[in-house]
Amino acid sequence: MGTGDIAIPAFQSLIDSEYNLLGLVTQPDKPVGRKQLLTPPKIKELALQHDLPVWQPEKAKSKAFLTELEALAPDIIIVMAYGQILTQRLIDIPTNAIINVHASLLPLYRGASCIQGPIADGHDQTGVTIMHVVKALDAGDIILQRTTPISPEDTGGSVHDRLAEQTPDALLEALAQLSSGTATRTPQIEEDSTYAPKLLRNDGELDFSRSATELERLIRAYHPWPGTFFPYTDKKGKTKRLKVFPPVSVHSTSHPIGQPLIEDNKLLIGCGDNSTLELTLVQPEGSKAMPASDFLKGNPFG
RNA sequence: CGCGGGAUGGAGCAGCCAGGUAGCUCGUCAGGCUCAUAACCUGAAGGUCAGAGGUUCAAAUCCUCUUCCCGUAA
Repeated sequence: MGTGDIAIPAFQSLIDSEYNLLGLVTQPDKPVGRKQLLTPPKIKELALQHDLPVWQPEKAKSKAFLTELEALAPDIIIVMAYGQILTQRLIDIPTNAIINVHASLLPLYRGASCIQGPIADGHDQTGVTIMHVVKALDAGDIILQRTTPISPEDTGGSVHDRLAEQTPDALLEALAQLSSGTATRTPQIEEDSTYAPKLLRNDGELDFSRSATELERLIRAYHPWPGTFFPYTDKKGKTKRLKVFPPVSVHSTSHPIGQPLIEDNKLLIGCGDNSTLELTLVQPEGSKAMPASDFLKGNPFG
Protein backbone atom coordinates (compact mmCIF):
# COMPACT_ATOMS: atom_id res chain seq x y z
CA MET A 1 0.00 0.00 0.00
CA GLY A 2 1.56 3.28 -1.05
CA THR A 3 0.98 6.52 -2.89
CA GLY A 4 3.96 8.87 -2.67
CA ASP A 5 6.83 8.84 -5.16
CA ILE A 6 9.17 7.89 -2.35
CA ALA A 7 7.65 4.42 -2.43
CA ILE A 8 8.40 3.83 -6.11
CA PRO A 9 11.91 2.34 -5.82
CA ALA A 10 10.68 0.08 -3.05
CA PHE A 11 7.72 -1.02 -5.12
CA GLN A 12 9.94 -1.63 -8.13
CA SER A 13 12.21 -3.80 -6.02
CA LEU A 14 9.24 -5.88 -4.94
CA ILE A 15 8.19 -6.30 -8.55
CA ASP A 16 11.70 -7.50 -9.39
CA SER A 17 11.86 -9.81 -6.38
CA GLU A 18 10.79 -13.41 -5.92
CA TYR A 19 7.87 -12.44 -3.74
CA ASN A 20 4.39 -13.00 -5.07
CA LEU A 21 2.89 -9.53 -5.30
CA LEU A 22 -0.85 -9.55 -4.95
CA GLY A 23 -1.36 -5.96 -6.01
CA LEU A 24 -1.18 -2.32 -5.07
CA VAL A 25 -3.46 -0.26 -2.90
CA THR A 26 -3.12 3.47 -3.52
CA GLN A 27 -5.10 6.68 -3.17
CA PRO A 28 -7.79 7.49 -5.74
CA ASP A 29 -6.81 9.64 -8.73
CA LYS A 30 -7.03 13.28 -7.78
CA PRO A 31 -7.52 16.50 -9.70
CA VAL A 32 -4.15 18.17 -10.01
CA GLY A 33 -2.49 20.95 -11.98
CA ARG A 34 -3.83 24.25 -13.25
CA LYS A 35 -6.52 22.52 -15.20
CA GLN A 36 -7.46 20.23 -12.34
CA LEU A 37 -6.94 17.17 -14.50
CA LEU A 38 -7.63 13.87 -12.80
CA THR A 39 -4.16 12.42 -12.31
CA PRO A 40 -3.27 8.96 -11.05
CA PRO A 41 -0.37 8.44 -8.63
CA LYS A 42 2.82 7.51 -10.51
CA ILE A 43 3.10 4.30 -8.57
CA LYS A 44 -0.24 3.24 -10.03
CA GLU A 45 1.16 3.54 -13.55
CA LEU A 46 4.03 1.32 -12.51
CA ALA A 47 1.67 -1.32 -11.17
CA LEU A 48 -0.43 -1.24 -14.33
CA GLN A 49 2.64 -1.63 -16.51
CA HIS A 50 3.31 -4.90 -14.73
CA ASP A 51 -0.31 -6.02 -14.93
CA LEU A 52 -0.75 -5.91 -11.18
CA PRO A 53 -4.20 -5.42 -9.69
CA VAL A 54 -4.75 -1.93 -8.27
CA TRP A 55 -7.20 -0.88 -5.59
CA GLN A 56 -8.01 2.78 -4.97
CA PRO A 57 -10.56 2.87 -2.18
CA GLU A 58 -11.85 6.29 -1.22
CA LYS A 59 -11.69 5.07 2.38
CA ALA A 60 -9.36 2.23 3.30
CA LYS A 61 -11.67 1.43 6.19
CA SER A 62 -14.70 0.82 3.99
CA LYS A 63 -16.26 -2.61 4.50
CA ALA A 64 -16.37 -3.46 0.82
CA PHE A 65 -12.66 -2.88 0.44
CA LEU A 66 -11.72 -4.71 3.63
CA THR A 67 -13.75 -7.71 2.57
CA GLU A 68 -11.94 -7.82 -0.75
CA LEU A 69 -8.61 -7.58 0.96
CA GLU A 70 -9.47 -10.34 3.40
CA ALA A 71 -10.38 -12.57 0.49
CA LEU A 72 -6.83 -12.16 -0.84
CA ALA A 73 -5.41 -13.49 2.42
CA PRO A 74 -2.00 -11.85 2.10
CA ASP A 75 0.95 -13.05 4.19
CA ILE A 76 2.40 -9.60 4.48
CA ILE A 77 1.14 -6.08 3.85
CA ILE A 78 3.72 -3.39 3.23
CA VAL A 79 2.74 0.23 3.76
CA MET A 80 4.75 3.26 2.63
CA ALA A 81 3.54 6.83 2.11
CA TYR A 82 -0.02 5.60 1.63
CA GLY A 83 -1.79 8.59 3.07
CA GLN A 84 -4.64 7.05 5.04
CA ILE A 85 -4.98 5.86 8.61
CA LEU A 86 -5.44 2.11 8.83
CA THR A 87 -8.09 0.48 10.99
CA GLN A 88 -7.47 -2.43 13.32
CA ARG A 89 -9.49 -4.73 11.07
CA LEU A 90 -7.08 -4.06 8.22
CA ILE A 91 -4.06 -4.48 10.46
CA ASP A 92 -5.33 -7.92 11.45
CA ILE A 93 -5.66 -9.17 7.87
CA PRO A 94 -2.16 -10.39 6.98
CA THR A 95 -1.19 -13.76 8.41
CA ASN A 96 2.48 -12.96 8.90
CA ALA A 97 2.90 -9.24 9.41
CA ILE A 98 1.91 -5.75 8.33
CA ILE A 99 4.90 -3.50 8.14
CA ASN A 100 5.44 0.18 7.45
CA VAL A 101 8.40 1.96 5.91
CA HIS A 102 8.79 5.39 7.48
CA ALA A 103 11.27 8.01 6.29
CA SER A 104 12.80 8.97 9.63
CA LEU A 105 14.66 7.40 12.52
CA LEU A 106 11.72 6.54 14.74
CA PRO A 107 10.66 7.34 17.38
CA LEU A 108 11.77 10.74 16.05
CA TYR A 109 9.49 12.51 13.58
CA ARG A 110 6.40 10.40 13.52
CA GLY A 111 3.93 11.84 11.04
CA ALA A 112 3.84 13.30 7.56
CA SER A 113 6.75 15.77 7.44
CA CYS A 114 9.30 13.22 8.66
CA ILE A 115 11.80 14.23 5.97
CA GLN A 116 11.66 18.00 6.45
CA GLY A 117 11.75 17.77 10.24
CA PRO A 118 15.32 16.63 10.85
CA ILE A 119 16.73 19.02 8.22
CA ALA A 120 14.90 22.00 9.67
CA ASP A 121 16.03 21.05 13.16
CA GLY A 122 19.66 20.83 12.10
CA HIS A 123 20.19 17.12 12.73
CA ASP A 124 23.21 15.53 11.09
CA GLN A 125 21.45 12.32 10.12
CA THR A 126 18.11 10.75 9.34
CA GLY A 127 17.07 7.49 7.76
CA VAL A 128 14.37 4.94 7.13
CA THR A 129 12.66 2.76 9.68
CA ILE A 130 10.86 -0.47 8.98
CA MET A 131 8.45 -1.43 11.72
CA HIS A 132 5.28 -3.28 12.49
CA VAL A 133 2.06 -1.36 12.07
CA VAL A 134 -0.06 -0.70 15.13
CA LYS A 135 -3.10 1.44 15.44
CA ALA A 136 -1.22 4.39 16.92
CA LEU A 137 0.51 6.39 14.19
CA ASP A 138 4.09 5.26 13.45
CA ALA A 139 4.39 3.70 16.89
CA GLY A 140 4.95 -0.01 16.14
CA ASP A 141 7.93 -2.15 17.11
CA ILE A 142 10.98 -1.56 14.97
CA ILE A 143 12.41 -4.30 12.76
CA LEU A 144 15.38 -2.43 11.39
CA GLN A 145 16.68 1.04 10.52
CA ARG A 146 19.08 2.50 7.98
CA THR A 147 20.66 5.90 8.48
CA THR A 148 21.89 8.52 6.04
CA PRO A 149 23.88 11.65 6.88
CA ILE A 150 22.40 15.08 6.26
CA SER A 151 24.88 17.45 4.64
CA PRO A 152 24.75 21.26 4.92
CA GLU A 153 23.62 21.35 1.28
CA ASP A 154 20.85 18.78 1.59
CA THR A 155 17.28 19.79 0.78
CA GLY A 156 14.02 18.02 1.45
CA GLY A 157 14.16 16.87 -2.15
CA SER A 158 17.68 15.45 -2.05
CA VAL A 159 17.07 13.60 1.21
CA HIS A 160 13.75 12.32 -0.10
CA ASP A 161 15.44 10.86 -3.15
CA ARG A 162 18.28 9.34 -1.18
CA LEU A 163 15.92 7.68 1.28
CA ALA A 164 13.81 6.40 -1.59
CA GLU A 165 16.90 4.76 -3.10
CA GLN A 166 17.95 3.35 0.24
CA THR A 167 14.61 1.76 0.96
CA PRO A 168 14.61 -1.31 -1.33
CA ASP A 169 17.69 -2.79 0.32
CA ALA A 170 16.29 -2.27 3.81
CA LEU A 171 12.88 -3.56 2.84
CA LEU A 172 14.15 -6.74 1.20
CA GLU A 173 16.31 -7.40 4.24
CA ALA A 174 13.32 -6.97 6.55
CA LEU A 175 11.18 -9.25 4.37
CA ALA A 176 13.87 -11.89 4.39
CA GLN A 177 14.01 -11.77 8.17
CA LEU A 178 10.25 -11.95 8.47
CA SER A 179 9.87 -14.91 6.18
CA SER A 180 12.68 -16.79 7.90
CA GLY A 181 11.35 -15.90 11.32
CA THR A 182 14.56 -14.18 12.41
CA ALA A 183 13.17 -10.65 12.56
CA THR A 184 13.60 -8.85 15.84
CA ARG A 185 11.15 -6.44 17.44
CA THR A 186 12.45 -3.40 19.25
CA PRO A 187 9.78 -1.35 20.98
CA GLN A 188 10.01 2.41 20.45
CA ILE A 189 10.92 4.55 23.41
CA GLU A 190 7.74 6.58 23.79
CA GLU A 191 9.32 9.37 25.81
CA ASP A 192 11.75 10.11 22.96
CA SER A 193 9.09 10.33 20.27
CA THR A 194 8.48 13.56 18.37
CA TYR A 195 5.75 14.44 15.92
CA ALA A 196 6.15 16.06 12.51
CA PRO A 197 2.76 17.37 11.38
CA LYS A 198 1.55 17.44 7.79
CA LEU A 199 2.76 20.58 6.05
CA LEU A 200 0.58 23.00 4.16
CA ARG A 201 1.61 25.69 1.71
CA ASN A 202 1.24 28.41 4.26
CA ASP A 203 3.62 26.66 6.64
CA GLY A 204 6.37 27.88 4.33
CA GLU A 205 5.98 31.53 5.32
CA LEU A 206 9.28 32.78 6.66
CA ASP A 207 9.26 34.29 10.14
CA PHE A 208 12.16 36.71 10.15
CA SER A 209 12.16 37.02 13.91
CA ARG A 210 13.85 33.63 13.91
CA SER A 211 17.58 33.44 13.38
CA ALA A 212 19.04 33.29 9.89
CA THR A 213 20.60 29.94 10.77
CA GLU A 214 17.21 28.41 11.52
CA LEU A 215 15.65 29.96 8.45
CA GLU A 216 18.43 28.70 6.21
CA ARG A 217 17.74 25.16 7.41
CA LEU A 218 14.01 25.65 6.96
CA ILE A 219 14.43 26.89 3.40
CA ARG A 220 16.46 23.79 2.55
CA ALA A 221 14.10 21.45 4.40
CA TYR A 222 11.00 22.82 2.70
CA HIS A 223 12.48 22.65 -0.80
CA PRO A 224 10.79 21.68 -3.04
CA TRP A 225 7.72 21.05 -0.88
CA PRO A 226 5.99 23.08 0.50
CA GLY A 227 8.48 25.81 -0.44
CA THR A 228 9.15 28.98 1.50
CA PHE A 229 8.05 32.54 0.84
CA PHE A 230 7.38 35.91 2.37
CA PRO A 231 4.95 38.67 1.40
CA TYR A 232 6.17 41.82 -0.33
CA THR A 233 4.59 44.83 -1.98
CA ASP A 234 5.19 45.21 -5.70
CA LYS A 235 5.46 48.43 -7.68
CA LYS A 236 1.72 48.62 -8.18
CA GLY A 237 1.15 48.43 -4.46
CA LYS A 238 -0.13 44.87 -4.53
CA THR A 239 0.91 42.43 -1.87
CA LYS A 240 2.42 39.37 -3.43
CA ARG A 241 4.43 36.39 -2.39
CA LEU A 242 8.10 36.08 -3.11
CA LYS A 243 9.18 32.47 -3.11
CA VAL A 244 12.64 31.76 -1.80
CA PHE A 245 14.83 28.92 -3.03
CA PRO A 246 18.04 27.50 -1.65
CA PRO A 247 20.83 28.22 -1.43
CA VAL A 248 20.79 31.16 0.94
CA SER A 249 23.68 32.47 3.01
CA VAL A 250 23.78 33.45 6.63
CA HIS A 251 25.59 36.62 7.72
CA SER A 252 26.25 37.74 11.26
CA THR A 253 25.46 41.39 10.65
CA SER A 254 22.48 43.00 12.34
CA HIS A 255 19.63 44.70 10.45
CA PRO A 256 16.01 45.54 11.24
CA ILE A 257 14.02 42.31 11.35
CA GLY A 258 12.07 41.44 8.19
CA GLN A 259 13.39 44.49 6.35
CA PRO A 260 14.60 43.71 2.82
CA LEU A 261 17.62 45.76 1.86
CA ILE A 262 19.91 45.94 -1.10
CA GLU A 263 23.61 46.06 -0.54
CA ASP A 264 26.26 45.50 -3.13
CA ASN A 265 23.59 44.19 -5.53
CA LYS A 266 22.66 41.53 -3.00
CA LEU A 267 19.25 40.95 -1.48
CA LEU A 268 19.53 40.85 2.30
CA ILE A 269 16.90 40.50 4.99
CA GLY A 270 17.44 41.15 8.67
CA CYS A 271 16.56 38.22 10.91
CA GLY A 272 16.40 37.56 14.62
CA ASP A 273 19.42 36.96 16.81
CA ASN A 274 21.40 39.74 15.05
CA SER A 275 21.71 37.77 11.85
CA THR A 276 21.03 38.44 8.20
CA LEU A 277 19.91 36.18 5.39
CA GLU A 278 21.20 36.66 1.84
CA LEU A 279 18.79 35.38 -0.80
CA THR A 280 20.23 34.12 -4.07
CA LEU A 281 17.26 32.65 -5.94
CA VAL A 282 13.72 34.01 -5.77
CA GLN A 283 10.45 33.83 -7.69
CA PRO A 284 7.85 36.60 -7.73
CA GLU A 285 4.23 35.55 -8.16
CA GLY A 286 3.37 35.22 -11.83
CA SER A 287 6.98 35.02 -12.91
CA LYS A 288 9.74 32.49 -13.20
CA ALA A 289 12.45 31.83 -10.66
CA MET A 290 15.41 34.18 -11.11
CA PRO A 291 18.64 35.16 -9.38
CA ALA A 292 18.07 37.74 -6.65
CA SER A 293 20.26 40.20 -8.57
CA ASP A 294 17.93 39.99 -11.57
CA PHE A 295 14.92 40.50 -9.37
CA LEU A 296 16.45 43.67 -7.95
CA LYS A 297 16.98 45.23 -11.40
CA GLY A 298 13.32 45.87 -12.04
CA ASN A 299 11.75 45.31 -8.65
CA PRO A 300 13.38 47.62 -6.15
CA PHE A 301 11.90 47.41 -2.69
CA GLY A 302 10.43 50.83 -1.92
C1' C B 1 -13.78 27.56 -19.62
C1' G B 2 -11.71 26.56 -11.07
C1' C B 3 -9.33 31.48 -9.34
C1' G B 4 -5.38 34.99 -10.43
C1' G B 5 -0.60 37.29 -12.54
C1' G B 6 2.26 37.62 -17.01
C1' A B 7 4.59 37.71 -22.47
C1' U B 8 8.37 44.74 -24.64
C1' G B 9 16.74 44.02 -27.65
C1' G B 10 20.79 38.79 -23.98
C1' A B 11 18.51 39.51 -18.21
C1' G B 12 14.96 42.09 -14.99
C1' C B 13 11.35 45.92 -15.70
C1' A B 14 8.63 50.89 -17.31
C1' G B 15 5.41 52.65 -21.14
C1' C B 16 -0.91 50.68 -21.98
C1' C B 17 -6.04 53.56 -18.21
C1' A B 18 -6.27 59.50 -21.30
C1' G B 19 -3.37 55.88 -29.32
C1' G B 20 1.26 59.64 -32.53
C1' U B 21 10.08 59.42 -32.08
C1' A B 22 11.23 52.21 -28.28
C1' G B 23 12.53 54.06 -22.39
C1' C B 24 15.05 52.43 -17.43
C1' U B 25 18.63 49.40 -14.52
C1' C B 26 22.13 45.82 -16.16
C1' G B 27 24.71 42.68 -19.64
C1' U B 28 27.58 42.50 -24.44
C1' C B 29 31.17 44.99 -27.83
C1' A B 30 34.65 49.16 -28.94
C1' G B 31 37.46 53.18 -27.16
C1' G B 32 39.23 56.11 -22.88
C1' C B 33 40.99 56.73 -17.72
C1' U B 34 44.05 53.82 -14.36
C1' C B 35 49.86 50.39 -11.72
C1' A B 36 45.33 47.74 -12.09
C1' U B 37 40.03 46.28 -11.87
C1' A B 38 34.19 43.16 -11.49
C1' A B 39 35.31 50.46 -10.45
C1' C B 40 34.74 55.12 -13.43
C1' C B 41 33.97 58.02 -18.41
C1' U B 42 32.48 57.97 -23.73
C1' G B 43 30.32 55.57 -27.74
C1' A B 44 28.06 51.35 -30.41
C1' A B 45 25.43 47.03 -31.67
C1' G B 46 20.99 44.46 -30.58
C1' G B 47 13.62 44.70 -30.50
C1' U B 48 8.38 41.71 -36.53
C1' C B 49 6.61 45.23 -28.52
C1' A B 50 4.13 36.46 -28.10
C1' G B 51 0.87 35.39 -32.72
C1' A B 52 -3.65 36.44 -35.88
C1' G B 53 -7.59 39.58 -37.11
C1' G B 54 -10.29 44.27 -36.30
C1' U B 55 -11.01 49.85 -35.26
C1' U B 56 -8.03 54.27 -36.85
C1' C B 57 -4.80 59.01 -40.88
C1' A B 58 -1.84 56.41 -37.09
C1' A B 59 -1.75 50.67 -32.43
C1' A B 60 3.22 48.17 -27.66
C1' U B 61 -1.16 51.14 -26.28
C1' C B 62 -8.28 50.27 -27.86
C1' C B 63 -11.57 45.56 -29.37
C1' U B 64 -11.83 40.05 -30.56
C1' C B 65 -9.52 35.37 -30.89
C1' U B 66 -5.11 32.04 -30.37
C1' U B 67 -0.55 30.20 -28.28
C1' C B 68 2.89 29.90 -24.35
C1' C B 69 4.74 30.90 -19.12
C1' C B 70 3.85 31.37 -13.85
C1' G B 71 1.22 31.66 -8.87
C1' U B 72 -2.90 29.35 -6.28
C1' A B 73 -5.49 24.92 -5.90
C1' A B 74 -2.49 18.52 -1.94
